[in-house]
Amino acid sequence: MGITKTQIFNEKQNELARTFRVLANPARIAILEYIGGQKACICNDIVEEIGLAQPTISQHLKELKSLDLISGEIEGKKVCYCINLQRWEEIQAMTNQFFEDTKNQCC
Amino acid sequence: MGITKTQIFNEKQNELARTFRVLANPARIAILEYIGGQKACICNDIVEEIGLAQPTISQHLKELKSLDLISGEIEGKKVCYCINLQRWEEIQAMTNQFFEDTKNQCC
DNA sequence: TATTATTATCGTAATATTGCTATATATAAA
DNA sequence: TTTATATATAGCAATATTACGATAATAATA
Repeated sequence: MGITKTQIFNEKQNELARTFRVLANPARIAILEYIGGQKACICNDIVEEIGLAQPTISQHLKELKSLDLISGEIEGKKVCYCINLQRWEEIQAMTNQFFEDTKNQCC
Repeated sequence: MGITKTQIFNEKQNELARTFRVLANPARIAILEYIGGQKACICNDIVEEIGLAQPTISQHLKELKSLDLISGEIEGKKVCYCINLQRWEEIQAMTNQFFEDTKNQCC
């Protein structure tokens, strides 16, 4: 029919897929790299940096927030985005576990 | 316009995104887990195991092959799929490096 | 050679994603 | 209060993805 049949997979499989999907876009990779690369948290210099329209960046930030990968703090009329380090490491561990588990059982 | 603007991102960012995109589907996660979990490499028991139609599985296998994540060996009328361990570890290292790099520079 | 089993490909329908413009919202500054 | 700046949301067009049935291709077997 045309949509992923999430019902037939287990929670872990769906969670992994959802995580990878959020990361599966070069703009979001670039945004994460840029936010991570700043000493202080950064706001809408991202728009200047990346070269996509402001609403597009805003939408990507929303997706990253939906995974709790970043958090945005309102500072006056600006919003400062920051990698959510705890969640970041959680996701790093989860994906690495997937690679490790699948590899170890391999033929 | 409606498609990812790959031109404005660097090669590494596009490669990461492409890698994550191949992994961004629960059926493909399940297929990888299943192939990885077999002592001997396995073929079209995958169709039975996963519960999607044969052409759908075939299509997913093709995508996994496109990343060289698995390789299929023809054995008579069957094809036995196997995790490509070297490539697997390469991709594991690449994604882990991404998580590590971005984390370390974080505020 | 004809049949059967296994896998791949084609074509299509139903969504999902990406990125835009226009616009709304919210806050600071004049 | 008006204006300017920063961000978010709505709506839309162009494409991409997911899954299917039908069918082709390939190879073993009768």
